[in-house]
Amino acid sequence: MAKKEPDTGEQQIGKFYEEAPACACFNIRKAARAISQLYDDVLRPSGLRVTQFSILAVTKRLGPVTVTRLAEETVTDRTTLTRNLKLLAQQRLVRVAPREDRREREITLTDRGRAALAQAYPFWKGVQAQVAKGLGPERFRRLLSDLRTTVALTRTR
Amino acid sequence: MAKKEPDTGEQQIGKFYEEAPACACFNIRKAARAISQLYDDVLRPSGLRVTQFSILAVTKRLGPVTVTRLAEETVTDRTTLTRNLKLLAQQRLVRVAPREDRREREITLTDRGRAALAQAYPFWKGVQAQVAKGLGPERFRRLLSDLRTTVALTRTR
DNA sequence: CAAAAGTAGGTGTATATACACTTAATTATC
DNA sequence: GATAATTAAGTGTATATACACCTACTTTTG
Repeated sequence: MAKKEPDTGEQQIGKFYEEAPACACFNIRKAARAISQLYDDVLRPSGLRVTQFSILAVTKRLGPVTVTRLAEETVTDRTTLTRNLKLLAQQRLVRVAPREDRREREITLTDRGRAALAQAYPFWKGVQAQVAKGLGPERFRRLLSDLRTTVALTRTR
Repeated sequence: MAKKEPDTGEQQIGKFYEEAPACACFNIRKAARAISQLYDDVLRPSGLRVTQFSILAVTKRLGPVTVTRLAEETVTDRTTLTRNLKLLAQQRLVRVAPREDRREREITLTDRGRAALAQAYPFWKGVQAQVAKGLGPERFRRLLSDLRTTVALTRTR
């Protein structure tokens, strides 16, 4: 005869203590907080946050892009990007211009944006090297690869 | 005689196109966005977001905790937790009470909180299993391990 | 071609996040 | 034991994030 737990659904979550700390989402978010604090800290003298640095870098790599394309590339909601881009446009680091298809907006890196990126680059390179060294090159590559797989996993749905 | 680039610091960032996509911070954040969207989507019927689910779960695992302890455990700024906890307290999922040391606040899971956690658990378990299956058990464990190493790396500074 | 369907982007609102600074309480030091 | 140093937590402010909904424009379809 089984002893009844208080009626909070407790009986359904027997292995909770072992399972919950292995939550993929919690652990990726936790790592994102940890590493963002590190990168933001190192990038601070450059005046760019890592989010802004990343958006500028992706824009540089892709060339003029639409908001939707940037959103896909960064796996960010379009409306989030709208707000992030607004801040960068206010600082004149990017230019937002209409395109032939007038529903679309073309995001272009300005000279100021290129300069900001170049100025921030040594800081980024330093902290990136530090992390790569800390993890070791093999584990570092492995982590990036596994993260890519994780992202792909969530996209095919 | 080298051809000069326009003066935007371009010459300093020759390998930028290859390096930037490998940014540890960008990729972890990107994965965090991707997987958070998935978990939040699945958890939606439960009324809890993954952040809230996680805080409740950690509180359950640790028992009554102070804000600082929770902050350490989740690698979250204390002031962020203050705000996250406020929302949970408003819904009466946690109780925030003073302790002997009256600088401290003790966070306790309420019965409502325990019930909410139990109610959300099957949704969490489903999506967690889906991700574990998608990555494969070996890569899944490896990813969690590498994320732990990454977090540890940022803490020792 | 006109109406319907589809696509690109933005607003309102809410949560998540962290830094600089402040307040309140405890512990250490003379 | 009074003052200084330390510690725990919160506020003000700003950025990051996404969903529900909306507007404007283009493409499809009868």
